[in-house]
Amino acid sequence: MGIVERKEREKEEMRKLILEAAQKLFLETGFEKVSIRNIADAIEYSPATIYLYFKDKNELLYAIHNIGFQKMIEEFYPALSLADPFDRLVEMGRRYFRFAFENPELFDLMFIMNAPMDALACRDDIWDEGRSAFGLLIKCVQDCIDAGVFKYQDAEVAAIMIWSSVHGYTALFLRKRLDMFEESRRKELMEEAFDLFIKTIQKGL
Amino acid sequence: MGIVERKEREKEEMRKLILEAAQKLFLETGFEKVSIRNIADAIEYSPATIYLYFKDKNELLYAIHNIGFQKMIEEFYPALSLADPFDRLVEMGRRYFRFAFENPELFDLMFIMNAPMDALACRDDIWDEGRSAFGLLIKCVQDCIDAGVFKYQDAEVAAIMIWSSVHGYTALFLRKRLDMFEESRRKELMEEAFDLFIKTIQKGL
DNA sequence: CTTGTTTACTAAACAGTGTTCAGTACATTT
DNA sequence: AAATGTACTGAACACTGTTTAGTAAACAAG
Repeated sequence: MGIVERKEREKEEMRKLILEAAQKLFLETGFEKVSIRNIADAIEYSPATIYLYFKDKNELLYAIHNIGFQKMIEEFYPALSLADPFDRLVEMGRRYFRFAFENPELFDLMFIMNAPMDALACRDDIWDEGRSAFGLLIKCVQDCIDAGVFKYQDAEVAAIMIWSSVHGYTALFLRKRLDMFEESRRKELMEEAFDLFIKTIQKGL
Repeated sequence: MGIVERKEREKEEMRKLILEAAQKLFLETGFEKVSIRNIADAIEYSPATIYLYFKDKNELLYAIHNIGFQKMIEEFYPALSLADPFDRLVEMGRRYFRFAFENPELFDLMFIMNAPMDALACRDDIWDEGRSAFGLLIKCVQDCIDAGVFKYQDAEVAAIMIWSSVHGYTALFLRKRLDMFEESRRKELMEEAFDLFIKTIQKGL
């Protein structure tokens, strides 16, 4: 029965075709400005076809959000091989930053936009991608605790605190709430604030 | 010439009428789901009329964003009268939180959504509301430095760090990125993480 | 009081959006 | 060769933000 296998393969390829066209359009034009019709035009199919492969636009965005997590975790890996656990943590923070600046649209989808979470909610599923990425952070924080870098013992709570902080800079920056500082000083200021955070948790956590 | 004055008064009242109807609809239905036509219906005018008082939807959202800042700064004031500067800082953080939880749609508009910043950008204006709210925080941090609570001397950088952190929790929570924790533990976990942050900067900053 | 002008407003249209569904043409099975 | 199943689409539905031409009332000047 090679025929059903071929069909499944074709179906998978079509999903990929849609996803790649969508991703390309989204990343170069921004998520808000790309419509289902644009994507359909790009792959030379009718808009209705897309709905044979994705329940709605949120599902499509959720699928791209997943690609984003794959990419982010890939970029985290080199950091995880550093010897010192605290260096590891700092490098993860820097990479979170860098990922956001280099892939602002993807980051937005992964951590700011409502759409992908709405897709999750209406299937009442769990956010596995977020969980596994957060898992990397927790492990790293636990290593810091075990190595005696941090006195505080609850790795999960500490991880939330660290994530929130790093995410805060990023979200404020991407959503233009730091534009009240002159453009020249902006990045420098963020660097300084991040360094300050690092030094503060090194001393105080 | 009382006639032009009356006309100006009427114009101002119409703006208010639109703004209040819009605000009411937005806060009870969410910003994404309210259209210009909905607002027009609510005040029993044609949609086109709204465009005589606001350039576009972004300007309308920006105006409501301003109301939000008035409200937030009002809620900050009691915190500013606390005697101890560090208590002041902590209380401001708690009130930032509380404001976000009690007015999620307003908070979204003020610190997460793109629309109001787009309105600002296309008039190339400065985000005065943000600046003045941030000013309160800087002053508070400066007081902590002067009182010897913090060793670190740059109030602006420290303020950015603190804002980012508090904002991080809030943004992740509001955009449902903390839903991977069980609902029962969620708020408790956030409280703990915030307390940890407070203790950490108290020791390490 | 009658002009002319300004103002406030709206109906209707434009160009777009996400989404659904009946219908078609082709592939596969019987 | 006929019947079934699948992949796809044209066209529509009910919206969206926004613009424009036109109307009716308010006002100012003669």
